[in-house]
Amino acid sequence: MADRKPRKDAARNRASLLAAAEELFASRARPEDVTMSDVAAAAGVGKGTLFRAFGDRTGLIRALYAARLEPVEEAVTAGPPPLGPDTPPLERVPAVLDALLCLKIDNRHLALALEATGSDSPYDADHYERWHGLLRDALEQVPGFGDVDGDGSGDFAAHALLAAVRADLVEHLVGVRGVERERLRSRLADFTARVLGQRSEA
Amino acid sequence: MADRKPRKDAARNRASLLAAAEELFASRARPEDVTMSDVAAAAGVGKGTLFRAFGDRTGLIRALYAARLEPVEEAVTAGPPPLGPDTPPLERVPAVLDALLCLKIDNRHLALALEATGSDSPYDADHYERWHGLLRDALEQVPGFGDVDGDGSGDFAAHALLAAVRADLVEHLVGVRGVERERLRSRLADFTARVLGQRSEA
DNA sequence: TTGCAATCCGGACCGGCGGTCCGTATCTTC
DNA sequence: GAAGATACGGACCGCCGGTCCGGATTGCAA
Repeated sequence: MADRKPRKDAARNRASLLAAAEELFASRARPEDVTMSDVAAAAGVGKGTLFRAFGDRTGLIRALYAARLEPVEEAVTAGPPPLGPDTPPLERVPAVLDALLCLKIDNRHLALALEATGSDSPYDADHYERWHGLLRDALEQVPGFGDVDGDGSGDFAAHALLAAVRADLVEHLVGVRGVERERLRSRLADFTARVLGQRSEA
Repeated sequence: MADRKPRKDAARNRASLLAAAEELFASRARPEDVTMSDVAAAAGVGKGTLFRAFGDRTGLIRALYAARLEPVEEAVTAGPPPLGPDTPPLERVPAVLDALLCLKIDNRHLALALEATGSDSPYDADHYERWHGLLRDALEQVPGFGDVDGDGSGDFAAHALLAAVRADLVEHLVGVRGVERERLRSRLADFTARVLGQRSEA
């Protein structure tokens, strides 16, 4: 927070690095095919600069992903329905999951790179905690999701629903098996509706 | 199949390697903390022997996991209900998922190591294909799972249900958050029942 | 403009990993 | 017991993420 303003060249290099990394992760098939040296070279910059700017590989990917995630988080925490906090749970849960799915589809290279960092599981990420808490709270307002004993079944259901939009699953369906975006959204909506106890509309 | 019988020392070394690897993956916190050299050293064997026996790291882990997976696959493909093929879908789907969950809980170190191979996503594993096909077929026999158009919603639901028992989620719940085995099984059963359209029994 | 200190650059360098290679030791067969 | 086939083992390789520090840039002050 109290950081001094960075030097102009530092800011410029940081931007080039982000752009180059974006490019590379999008073009190469698998995230691990993109090395740090590649990124530095593509940005026309030395490796030292890369690591000073982002700390380590995880930091780079997080910085990339955060830019894409932020608008969604904004819409969910302070936006209008159907994503914002003033939405009844039965509407909000599917809306949030759909938003996450779209995010993963549109940025599946980045999301895949983030989950494939190796060293830490996706469940250690701080934003996972937020999504899970949000869904759990919403689910437990739905009649039928037990909250009599310790941790209600909403807790696990939130985990399970989030697992359904994990990056590598999305990549497998969209990237490998060629499922179209809208079809996948529709399938997820069906599934979510089932979990919420609504009859299938077919 | 038509392989000649291996030499005696080869067989013995293979066994020591499997035992040593098992031990190491169980004792170290994260799978990537176990190096191939560690395994070879712990088995009292050279690295060359390790790689000749299993090809590469993935081969080693697959060999370990296959031994644990095989009884379950046997029970599902040719055993009695509630796992075997003579089980009505509404019973078989939760039974299979529960069996998978138990497998992941009891061998979460191995399952984690397998999913964390990095190079290939879990969705490329041949046994994933089998589990998914099994669940999809069972689900599509359940009234309400659409099969009128191309790929029914059972296809995605099968993916989503399998995602709920992924190794790193199980590890997060059991290993990190300390959820007890029976509680987790119960939560998964609740969730599965919901997906199958059954009312919650609470 | 000029001088100076703070900041940043960049690529040689490091430790460790998965995986290979081949001279040597061991097993099997006759 | 000898000879051929097979396996052993650890030095070795290429590569990757990450570090380091002498030298170049930049911002500030005079």
